[in-house]
Amino acid sequence: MTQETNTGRTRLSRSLVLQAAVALADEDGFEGFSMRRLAQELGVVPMALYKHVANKDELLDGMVDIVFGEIESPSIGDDWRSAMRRRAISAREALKRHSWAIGMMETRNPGPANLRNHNAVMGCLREAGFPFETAIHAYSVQDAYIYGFAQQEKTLGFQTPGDAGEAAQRRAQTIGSLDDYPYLAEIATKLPESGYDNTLEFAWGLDLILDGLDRRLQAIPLTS
Amino acid sequence: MTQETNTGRTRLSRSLVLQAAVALADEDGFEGFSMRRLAQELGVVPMALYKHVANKDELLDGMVDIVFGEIESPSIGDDWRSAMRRRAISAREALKRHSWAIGMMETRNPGPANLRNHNAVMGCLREAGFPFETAIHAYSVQDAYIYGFAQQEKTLGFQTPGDAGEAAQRRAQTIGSLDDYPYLAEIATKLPESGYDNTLEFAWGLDLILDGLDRRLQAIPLTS
DNA sequence: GACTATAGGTGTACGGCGTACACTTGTCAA
DNA sequence: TTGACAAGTGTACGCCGTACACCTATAGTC
Repeated sequence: MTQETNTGRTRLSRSLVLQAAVALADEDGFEGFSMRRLAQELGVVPMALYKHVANKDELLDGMVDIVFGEIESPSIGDDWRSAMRRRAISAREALKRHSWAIGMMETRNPGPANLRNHNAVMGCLREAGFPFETAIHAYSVQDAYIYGFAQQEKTLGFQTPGDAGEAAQRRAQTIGSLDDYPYLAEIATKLPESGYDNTLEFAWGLDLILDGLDRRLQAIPLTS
Repeated sequence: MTQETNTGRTRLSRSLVLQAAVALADEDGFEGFSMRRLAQELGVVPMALYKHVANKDELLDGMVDIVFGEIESPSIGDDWRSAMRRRAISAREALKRHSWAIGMMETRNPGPANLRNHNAVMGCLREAGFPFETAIHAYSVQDAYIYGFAQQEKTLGFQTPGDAGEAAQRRAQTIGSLDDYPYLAEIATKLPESGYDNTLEFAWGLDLILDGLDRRLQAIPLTS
């Protein structure tokens, strides 16, 4: 056999490093995350990592591409609307699992999973009859919404109506008084009793956008 | 007079520090930005800053609130749709000027300008007849889109069709070959000649969303 | 105008970070 | 068995944020 004949610990590899990095960031958040902590987690000296990744930036690129790999890619020929919906929902879920990745999905150098996913999205739209420029627009709105929503969700940091109430109250305390902000005060009082749910919230906006895209598509004369 | 009788340099103040910080981040980007660089810029020793801000986090909170201050607040009673449109556009412009603020608008502790703006948005929607929960939804989609779009725009880093082509080519080189990604290849070839414009792109998605919100509003029985 | 409390600015130091560079060690093919 | 090369180590450097003790200029009181 050509592996696992090691003295004690298994040897490192690029993908092992990346996986461990994702796991560490998931647990400790992006603060706490450092090359040194990661090395420690792997029972290895910090510089050992540099035999497998060029530097921290490249490590992050790889980590982000792992997250992209967890996003459902539409198959070309799928019904565009339900394919887009599934992709968006799986993207949000991936970002909930790996919230450290939230500002990084569009910022890092694209890896293979990223390219594959984006190619599939664009392909699905084009084959569904979206003209080139409309497909670009459709793509842009959806991604802006998905990543923007993930940001919001991360910040608000509550999931259930109960949490929402708690968060609102914490805010109110920080601020001192909401007297000057009557409409924010309304949120603080009404949101807790409203059955707020992030998943439904995401779907509401997503469906609004998909409705809009459908309308734009319908409005196009079928010359193709 | 009770000020400006100083030996040489004017004295620091919280707002002076914040302004200088924004200016520095605008120039050098968020990389390059550090307490030590800022102190140097102000001709002062690093620790001097801590007499005016508690720590770097609080400094960032203040910087972000300056950006919020540059976003147009709707007046309650304004036509909701054009007020929302103006706010969204001014938000994008502010984020273009201060692109370091892009992942921070929703992440930092809210300052007064933030609260004022959000209160005004919510107020405008409520007074325009949006029921509470619909107003929350409307708010959520818009902000997700605005901040998500700003992210995208920052990353893509091109403004004109020419730049877009250049960027696409750079990407293609990095990747090696787009042969496996035919729909991305289409983007690389067609985008440059398409007259792509970020401002129009933003407006396309924004109007799609505002259309959708209008529809949702119309669909509500007027029981107040 | 002299006195003094205090707000503003300084200097030193510490522990953390990413990573360059020179080294030892373990592994596998010949 | 050997020797080349990949994997892991150790040390060191220059950055970072900031705690803490110190000095100093300023402004309000007499």
